[in-house]
Amino acid sequence: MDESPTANAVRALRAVILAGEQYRKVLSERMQLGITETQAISYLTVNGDRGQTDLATDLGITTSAATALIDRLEATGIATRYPHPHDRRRTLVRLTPKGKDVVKQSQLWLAAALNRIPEDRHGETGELLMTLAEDLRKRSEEVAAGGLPQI
Amino acid sequence: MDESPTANAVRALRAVILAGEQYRKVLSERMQLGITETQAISYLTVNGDRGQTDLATDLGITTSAATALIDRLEATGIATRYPHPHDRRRTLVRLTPKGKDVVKQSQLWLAAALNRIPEDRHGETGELLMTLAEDLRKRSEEVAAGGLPQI
DNA sequence: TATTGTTATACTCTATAACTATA
DNA sequence: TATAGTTATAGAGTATAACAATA
Repeated sequence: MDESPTANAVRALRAVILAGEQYRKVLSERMQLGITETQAISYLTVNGDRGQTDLATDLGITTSAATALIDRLEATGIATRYPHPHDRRRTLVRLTPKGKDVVKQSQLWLAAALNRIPEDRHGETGELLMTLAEDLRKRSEEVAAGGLPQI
Repeated sequence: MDESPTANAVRALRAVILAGEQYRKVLSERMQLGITETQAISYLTVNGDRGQTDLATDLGITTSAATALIDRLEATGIATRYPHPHDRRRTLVRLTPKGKDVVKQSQLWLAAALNRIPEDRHGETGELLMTLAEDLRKRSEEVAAGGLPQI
């Protein structure tokens, strides 16, 4: 088996992704919400208000699924639709205070995952993680777009 | 808004989790597999052969869902069941070469997410990520077990 | 013509509950 | 008695395809 530092880092990245997916499931169950609902909440938290198609594209679902998703989010008071100021085709989505409260409730949970990292290194850790997130996202978008015959 | 290094690191962690979930979707679609199938493949890659109940518990699904899941994995030649050597109630699950091939095909993809990190820092990066994965997993298990009234 | 979002229908996957076999 | 796994049934969420409204 390959034990190079890079191979080990990739294995650790696989573990992080799995742990993130487990976190998602437990959080969703605790909040009485579906997986995609809490993903949308996270997405809106990281990216701010967006249109339904943006949300659909970035969450990897169809626009029809997004319609049903936001119907559910409105029904539970997590988010609201509001019209785009200039483009009357578009509908933007915004978190309500109740939606932001879900974010707050997961804040300590995620912060606890950083416990063993000394606080004076949280700055560089954040930068590292954001770089990782951006590059993984870009690469996946490239693959989704049909590129990368040999991944 | 809180702009402390810890809050920024948590935001970055949210972005990593979302990027991991997007990676999962794109990989699954490309491999013509379901989300849970590729999660199981990742799980078996990180943890080695396991029983169905272990797999169910750690993926956050019921044992009946695990039965159906492994049925599908066997049907597509990704994994096989084999009996536990000492406990005749248990059935262990092992990746086939075809299953390991899925892992190989995602190796460069994930390694590309580490591109902007200098190679001589991959060692410490792997350690950091593994610590993060372990702590997030433990914390989620605690919450799932019913603890943490205020998350 | 292209894009944003909605609706109707069918399908996939999972949970629940009852069960068998083994420890 | 407790645990590992299976089966039958029902429900939740998504994709597909056709559509209306706006750019």
